[in-house]
Amino acid sequence: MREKLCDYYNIIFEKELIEEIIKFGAFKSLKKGDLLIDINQEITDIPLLLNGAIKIVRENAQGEELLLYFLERGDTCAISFNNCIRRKKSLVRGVVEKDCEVIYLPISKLDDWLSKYKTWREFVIDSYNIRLNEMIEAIDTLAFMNMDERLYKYLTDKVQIMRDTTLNTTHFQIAQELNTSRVVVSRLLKKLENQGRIKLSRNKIEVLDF
DNA sequence: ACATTAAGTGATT
DNA sequence: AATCACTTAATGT
Repeated sequence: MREKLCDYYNIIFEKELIEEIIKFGAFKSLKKGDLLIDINQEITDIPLLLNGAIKIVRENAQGEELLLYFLERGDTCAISFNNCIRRKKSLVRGVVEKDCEVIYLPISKLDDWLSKYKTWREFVIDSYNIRLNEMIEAIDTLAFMNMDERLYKYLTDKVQIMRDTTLNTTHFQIAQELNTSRVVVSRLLKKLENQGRIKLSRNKIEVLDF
């Protein structure tokens, strides 16, 4: 656990804080598809992401989804941070997109550390800022981009997150995350394939141009 | 061989 | 860009 934590966080956290995280944190491995947090669920823990990726999704009354953004190493959900301390319910759903290793931090410590460690304070503030920027980007995408642009952005973003140019997913799943219909996704993907930017097969999309 | 699920497509709104 | 209705293709049993 120490190695995995230091692998990335030793450059941003002071030594004493690292020690506390190791002492009070609970290490856990998560598999693709695991549900971290659901909408309206009370947030009980804050996971610190060591690797892998988590997708954050919003849902409407009909149960239709919309992908907001991904969390990666070095991220923690800043939204959940406040909710956690104030005992509020989650506004979003978090699902493991790529197998993860995380350290769960106890709520009681989060508060202590704020006053105790400068690096923790900075980390939390930065996290808020990063989340805000991601939200703005999500809004921009939604408001200013056409479906074909959104789809292409989705594909390239996912390639980045997965660190793999071959995506194992169905047109239907993509449609759900973009909150559109499968038929539309299939058509636009076909168009991208004809442009030579991707290659399609069943349950698989190869992104050639990214 | 058959059923099930994924993907492709024309026509219409 | 969404929806309908239908076809074709891939895959599991």
